[in-house]
Amino acid sequence: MTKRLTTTAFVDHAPHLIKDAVKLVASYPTVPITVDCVIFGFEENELKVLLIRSDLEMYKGFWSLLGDNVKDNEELDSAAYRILKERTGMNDVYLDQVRAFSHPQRHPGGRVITLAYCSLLNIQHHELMIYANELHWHSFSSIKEMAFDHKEILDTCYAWLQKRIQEHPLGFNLLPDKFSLRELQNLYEAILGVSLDRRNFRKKFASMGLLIDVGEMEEDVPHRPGKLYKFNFEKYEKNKRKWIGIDF
Amino acid sequence: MTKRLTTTAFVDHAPHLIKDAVKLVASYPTVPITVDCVIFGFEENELKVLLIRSDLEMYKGFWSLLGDNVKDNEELDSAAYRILKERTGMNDVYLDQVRAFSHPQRHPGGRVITLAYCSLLNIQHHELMIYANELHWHSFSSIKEMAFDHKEILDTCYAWLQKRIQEHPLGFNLLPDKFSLRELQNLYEAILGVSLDRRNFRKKFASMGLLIDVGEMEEDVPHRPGKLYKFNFEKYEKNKRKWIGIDF
DNA sequence: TTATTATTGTGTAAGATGTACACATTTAAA
DNA sequence: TTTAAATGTGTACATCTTACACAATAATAA
Repeated sequence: MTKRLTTTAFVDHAPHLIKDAVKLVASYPTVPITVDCVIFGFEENELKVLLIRSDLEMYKGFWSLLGDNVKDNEELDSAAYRILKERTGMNDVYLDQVRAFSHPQRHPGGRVITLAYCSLLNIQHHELMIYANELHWHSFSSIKEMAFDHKEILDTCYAWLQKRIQEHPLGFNLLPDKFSLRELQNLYEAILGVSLDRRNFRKKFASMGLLIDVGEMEEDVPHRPGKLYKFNFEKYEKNKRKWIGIDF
Repeated sequence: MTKRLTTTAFVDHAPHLIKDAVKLVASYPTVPITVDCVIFGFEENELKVLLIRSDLEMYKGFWSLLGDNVKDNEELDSAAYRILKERTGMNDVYLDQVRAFSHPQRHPGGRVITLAYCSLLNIQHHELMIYANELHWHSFSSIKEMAFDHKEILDTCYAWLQKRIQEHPLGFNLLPDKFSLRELQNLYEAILGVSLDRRNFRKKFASMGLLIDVGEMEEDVPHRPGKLYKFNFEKYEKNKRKWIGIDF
């Protein structure tokens, strides 16, 4: 997907030149790098976030993002996917790098730079696979304090999500495969913190042509059941470039 | 501006707990970190980018972004500002973190993670202050190959800029203090790679209310001179939140 | 001095999109 | 059978976007 090292072919790899390069890099200070994942979910009409108890005694009682150090020669994206896989058992989830946090005192154990990643996942899919204790979904709005600078990271990722969801139809990653328009609207209202006109909301999504009517109805609702839809991932992938903004 | 370490006050700083934290961090692999700045300018109706000859013999002849390693306990943002200051003499320039590049083989000297920063600066202001040799403005569109993965970084920052400039009136950072609407339009056309309707373009900017008529006219143009404007930075800063998207 | 050229400055109509708003229909539950 | 609660739909209005043309101005060339 991303182009990599396209210039390598033109470069002289003579051993003494490599040695020079190695020497240069060896002169750089080094820093421990971590990845912290903000994992959003949606349940009971609330935006949730998956947190774990801090593993540091110092932050005993504080909640913390799911993070880990980046291994030797591990790409940041891979580290983020690895953490997700290890902690939730999930493989194919939406994941994006948000930004780096580098305040020298952000970790009490010394200088650590962390890369924040934002991930969206479907709680229904994932619920069964969590194995770790002390891993819990929290209502996003209830979180006031966290370990390290994780509250700042969380807030940054939330702002990122609010913006991102208005540019790309990401919400589907948080919903079951089949969902009603009401559920979809609840999701948008929860994330954006606004209330939307039902008719206009439906009209807008209808006009996007990304919803497939699966011909089924909601069940076990205490009122008239609504139609169920699934998201047209294929069509979205095809027309991605038209959905505002080149991905970078 | 950003909240930092808001939870620290609630945390137990007993020495043995700090020792634990230090021990934990000491167990993490460490990585050399660099910052690479993509510095855009605008001149002669072309988007330009400021590049330097690669300092690695291996990439002799290749152009490279302005980068440096991040010092001990230096914040990434500070490192980026330091590089800008050192290389261009400029202090108050627009600067934003774009993203991290972490391919294990991206640097021939071994594993180096770099943080890409994007910066916009006014070539007129800055021209006199460049002191380094081998530091040149290049037409963005003419750049085909670069050292390391810098072409990929450049392309990423360009895509980022294209998107960003449609959400925030960043273009002003690239123009002289006083500019004509034609110059402003040329800038947008150059960055977005489209041609825009002159009347609609003017109407749009007029309706934003961010332009101040300085009561002067262009000089030395071989045709009817246009009015000069300056950008209303104050008003923009005040209403920033309304300019699409919370900053994150 | 005049004519030519290039560019500025402006307005309007049509289309597209966003917003506000109301009523009949359907199901579950009382 | 009635009631309550939600679904499903359409229309008018306002706002934004797009397409498009002509007179005014200054520099230049004749």
